[in-house]
Amino acid sequence: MTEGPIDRRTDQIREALEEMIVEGHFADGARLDEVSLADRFSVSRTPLREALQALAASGLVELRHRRGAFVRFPSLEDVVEMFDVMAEIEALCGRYAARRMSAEDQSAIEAALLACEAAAAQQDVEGYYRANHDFHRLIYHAAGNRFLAGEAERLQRRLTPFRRLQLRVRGRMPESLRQHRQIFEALVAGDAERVTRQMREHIAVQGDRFNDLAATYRSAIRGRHVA
Amino acid sequence: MTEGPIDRRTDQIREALEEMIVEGHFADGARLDEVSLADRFSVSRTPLREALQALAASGLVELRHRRGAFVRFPSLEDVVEMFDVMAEIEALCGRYAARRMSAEDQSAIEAALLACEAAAAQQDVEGYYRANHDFHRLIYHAAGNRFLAGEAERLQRRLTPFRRLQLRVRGRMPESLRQHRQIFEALVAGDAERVTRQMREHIAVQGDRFNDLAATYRSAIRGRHVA
DNA sequence: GTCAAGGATATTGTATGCAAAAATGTCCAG
DNA sequence: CTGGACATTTTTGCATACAATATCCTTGAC
Repeated sequence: MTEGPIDRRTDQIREALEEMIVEGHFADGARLDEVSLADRFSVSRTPLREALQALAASGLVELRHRRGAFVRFPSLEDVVEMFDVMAEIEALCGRYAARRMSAEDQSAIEAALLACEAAAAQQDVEGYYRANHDFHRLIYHAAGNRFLAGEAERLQRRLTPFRRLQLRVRGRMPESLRQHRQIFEALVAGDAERVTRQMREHIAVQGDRFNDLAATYRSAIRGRHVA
Repeated sequence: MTEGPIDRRTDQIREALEEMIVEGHFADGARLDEVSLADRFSVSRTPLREALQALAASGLVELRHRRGAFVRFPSLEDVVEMFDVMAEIEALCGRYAARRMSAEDQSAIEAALLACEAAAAQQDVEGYYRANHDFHRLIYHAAGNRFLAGEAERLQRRLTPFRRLQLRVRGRMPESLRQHRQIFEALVAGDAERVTRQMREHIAVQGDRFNDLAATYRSAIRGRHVA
């Protein structure tokens, strides 16, 4: 099952730019110059423009008519809003998954949970991040609604940089892991309402979590620099 | 407040194509030839390709590498999945709106409700459709989460053709109106849980509604023809 | 008559060219 | 020294040109 497009510069460039933006290689609001980026990627402006438009569609950059493309780093308020929506989307995935997940789904989710535990045991933030990602994504797919899964993944991608930051907060990893275990148990029990509640709590940014997010957000913004 | 881009062929073409697809001017799966469409719109392939890529991002067409763009009319299953998600998104909007809507929001929503009633009284399907659209959109914005409102509008656009078909079903308009009234009352009462429940019911496709949708879907598919 | 191989044709993906608008810099009035 | 009008430079948006691949059609073997 070798996947998709062999070539297609546009997609390669979009992915590269996406990563660069998410990783903070551009300042918030930085203008993305078509010519210099085209040079950097050794392509003409055509595929580069297409990549920029794709990024605009996913919300990572803003296109201003005859002005160019600008990195659009969401405000703290925007991030909180997105997390609110994400919490509901994930809760919905969990609710459906509790009712519909197959045996294969369950073992895959369990495997991801074990991977989370292993990473947490070794204080492996990067590993936990990946296993966490898998855990959630597997639940999206176990929900048995491909459209929902697609939306969930899209939002997850958009929130990627903030999720990562969150895990760095002291004590967040163990708490996250505990919640994962509870979610998994509720899933296995088929208790849709419990999964909904727990998933919402797991994702929602509230109370101390908000302050953590605000702090990490500010430090993230500070850390960014012009490319 | 004159809005946005004065020119920009790409956007004009995207909107025109979007309307054509949604209105059923192309058969499901029809290939959208770049050259002939460019001719039709009297532009070069460049802005046309950009429009196609934007449509691909919003899910209306599928781009296959070196094959071209194909109209992607969602399957009945896809539509049901989208309505499931839409029901939750709208329910969430309603829940927030019940807590947060301002006095202005409330009067705007009430005005839309009255417009719905007026249109229903005259059996004006088109008018009801528009007022219905406003009613829902105003609730999205009353929710006080711009990201959520954006997502809701995006999904609503995607479901446009099916919403419209649904209203044609006998007896659907009065029922819809009744539900609108209940939702509005619950909103005014600030009863978030009741709004959530009622909005979910209002949007969800279940029981008889599913059969209606399936029937209208099939007739819609039949009605489509190659452009 | 069917089917495969090979080339002609058509169509996409990318590069380049051009016109118009925006950004920038210069010069001069005050 | 500051501010604004004008010319210059950049940069975008679109058109055109070219290269590579997919599709179609012909031809011929069996």
